Amino acid sequence: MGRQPCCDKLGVKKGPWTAEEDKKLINFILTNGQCCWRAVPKLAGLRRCGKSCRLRWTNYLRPDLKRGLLTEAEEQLVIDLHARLGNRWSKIAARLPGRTDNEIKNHWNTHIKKKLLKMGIDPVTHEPLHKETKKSESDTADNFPVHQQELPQANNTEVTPNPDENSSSPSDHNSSSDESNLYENDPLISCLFRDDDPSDQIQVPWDFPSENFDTFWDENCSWLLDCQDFGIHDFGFDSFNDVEMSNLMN
DNA sequence: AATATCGACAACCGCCTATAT
DNA sequence: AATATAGGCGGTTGTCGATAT
Repeated sequence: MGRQPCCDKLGVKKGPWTAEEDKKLINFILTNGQCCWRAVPKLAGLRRCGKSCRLRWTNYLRPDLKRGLLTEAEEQLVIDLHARLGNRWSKIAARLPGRTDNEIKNHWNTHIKKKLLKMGIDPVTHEPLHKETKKSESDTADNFPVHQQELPQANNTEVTPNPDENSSSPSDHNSSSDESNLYENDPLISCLFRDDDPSDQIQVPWDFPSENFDTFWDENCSWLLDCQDFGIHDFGFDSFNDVEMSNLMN
């Protein structure tokens, strides 16, 4: 049984989103909330795949997104987490509020990788490059990075890490069942695998003026239609969190 | 000025798991 | 239990602006 396409490919628009499409998507989600992405394009009047809508929203339009380059601190955290988790960008992103997995993945591939190479560090293993040849001979057990080897107990105990654990292969990203055990002694990692997703604690009020959206848009964001490819922060939504939004809603 | 190349990042694709029927 | 579907993930590709030739 082959998996069916997520949407009818015919007549589905691809490529960069226009400001007009963004507006439609924002308007729809503010009015109806996030549910059933498959139905979103039709209901929102978009000739897009539901998946594409979800991606656009989560990676670009969500009001809690930060924009701009990662800070030094964020970058260091990404490096540290990558050393422990491999290419599990969603897990990494979960620890960086306002950042998306896609953004971090891109930043890794375009900036951090090069930075590490320049510093003589292998971006995959996080080992010094000159040790690589020697290491590759003896390194059967899974390319565990130096960070993990240095971790107390959790990763050096009898608990043999799953070889896939750090393989950054596509198949590993859902192998979470034993992860909490594996890392239970590492506070940083263990919290990543808690059931209570930390991002839940960062509840961003999605309090947009759903009822008066058109007015709101016209007054605040209509200039956007002259532009393209700006995030919602560029739209001026930043200020519409707590206080201002509750005022607008009341 | 025109063209080629490169870098950054937005978007897509295909696979996976979870869930509903 | 089998099948269908939605949503999520990571890898890859496409697009576009900047820079070099």
